[in-house]
Amino acid sequence: MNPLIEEQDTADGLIVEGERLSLGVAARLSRYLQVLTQARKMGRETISSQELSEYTHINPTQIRRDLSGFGKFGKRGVGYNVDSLVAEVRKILRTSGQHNIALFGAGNLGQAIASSDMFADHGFQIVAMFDVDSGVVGSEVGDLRVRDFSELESVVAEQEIVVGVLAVPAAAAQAVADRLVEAGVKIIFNYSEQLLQVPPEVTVHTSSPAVDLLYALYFYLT
Amino acid sequence: MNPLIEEQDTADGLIVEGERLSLGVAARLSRYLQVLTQARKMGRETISSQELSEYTHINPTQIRRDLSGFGKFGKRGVGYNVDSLVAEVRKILRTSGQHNIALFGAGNLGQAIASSDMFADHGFQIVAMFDVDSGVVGSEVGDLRVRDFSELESVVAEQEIVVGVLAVPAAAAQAVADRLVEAGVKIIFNYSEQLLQVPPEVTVHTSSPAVDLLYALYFYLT
DNA sequence: TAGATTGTTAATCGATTAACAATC
DNA sequence: TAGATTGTTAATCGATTAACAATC
Repeated sequence: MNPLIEEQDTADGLIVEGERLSLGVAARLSRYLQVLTQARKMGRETISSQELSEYTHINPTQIRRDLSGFGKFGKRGVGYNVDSLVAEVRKILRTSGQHNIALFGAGNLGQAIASSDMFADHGFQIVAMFDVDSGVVGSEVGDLRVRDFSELESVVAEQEIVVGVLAVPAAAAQAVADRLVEAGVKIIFNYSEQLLQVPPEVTVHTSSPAVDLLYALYFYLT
Repeated sequence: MNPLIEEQDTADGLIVEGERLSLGVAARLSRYLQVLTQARKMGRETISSQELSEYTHINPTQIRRDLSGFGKFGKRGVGYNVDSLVAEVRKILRTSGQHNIALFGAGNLGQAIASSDMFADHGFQIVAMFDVDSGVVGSEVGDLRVRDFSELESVVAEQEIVVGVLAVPAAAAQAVADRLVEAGVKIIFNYSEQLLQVPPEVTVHTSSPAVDLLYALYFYLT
């Protein structure tokens, strides 16, 4: 059985459309995409599994294995074509399309996120930005006008928001999350330290740079 | 053999001081610590493996397994004492001490990082902040005076900086990384999208929120 | 051709899970 | 006591790695 998918595969070893990737494979493919996207920006035409390994800290054999489960994307002696591999991995992850996200909090962090290419590079468009501070509501951050929280429900519905990004103080995060859940948003990206309570059908991802640092430090100290 | 460590264990199943944790265990322990730290802030006295699982998305059996490899920290029918578990996990990760970090870039992102408790909560103290913009150098952000890049080498040496955090534009990131490497810093935390080239003894962690989002979206779409 | 790198196998190791006795 | 939750076992599954033929 092909270990890359949860159910069966075809006789020739390629993945059937419609099968779900395992958690590990989806996570790794996402990381390959991050490096590939940036490599493309830098004008790279090909990249080897060895180079992908250096940037992702994932074993090069596993990278080749992950990719070869979906087709023969590489060229022996050369590596993988960056452009076509980006397209292939996006196809596998089904994230070729555009998805709209709403950003909460127009402070330093919110402004930093709004002005970054980070999300846009991966097909996520920030289409609305919110704040509670009446001194900030109405002002412009990049191309976006800062909206009042009262517009949350209508914007989520009209713009088909699939992800809410929280760049608000910890004390405000749960209240925003509650309203997002109520409005039907299923993915919340939490930049605050607050532990969020949400129903089981909603996914919360809490950003934790200090945790990553702890982990790096452990291997530095030992 | 105890699977939590790379070499041997004692006859009673407890981990020998001096053994190195496997990558997976160290990563998971770091995540428990994130949740525990925040739970403590919220005044929680105990927490169950079930609750830790909800916040970390790690299976509760595995959490109990990870912890029980180092001692019997829990109380049956009750859960784990938050305070003492924080202390135990920190001891295991050997990150009980304080570590000094330097922050590069005093823009929106740099200011957001400088004013966050995120690093301080885990024993990382931001002791210096740098920028190239002469209009910003000399100004105060929180308790920190923004320094000129020319002070980099002397500050790293005098303050015993172990981690450099890059909140600079992608175009400037490699140059800062080069100087940090030259100055002897072994851990670089990269908030830019730039793929950094460093010698093998230096660890780069690139923050990738959009990648995490891709991953969450995949499971939402399928 | 010579060098490099993929695609793939086979073996091992660690992660995951269900289940449940122990016990608070 | 009754309910809850840990600590632990045993079985399975997926990840990891080395090695190397295929081939660009």
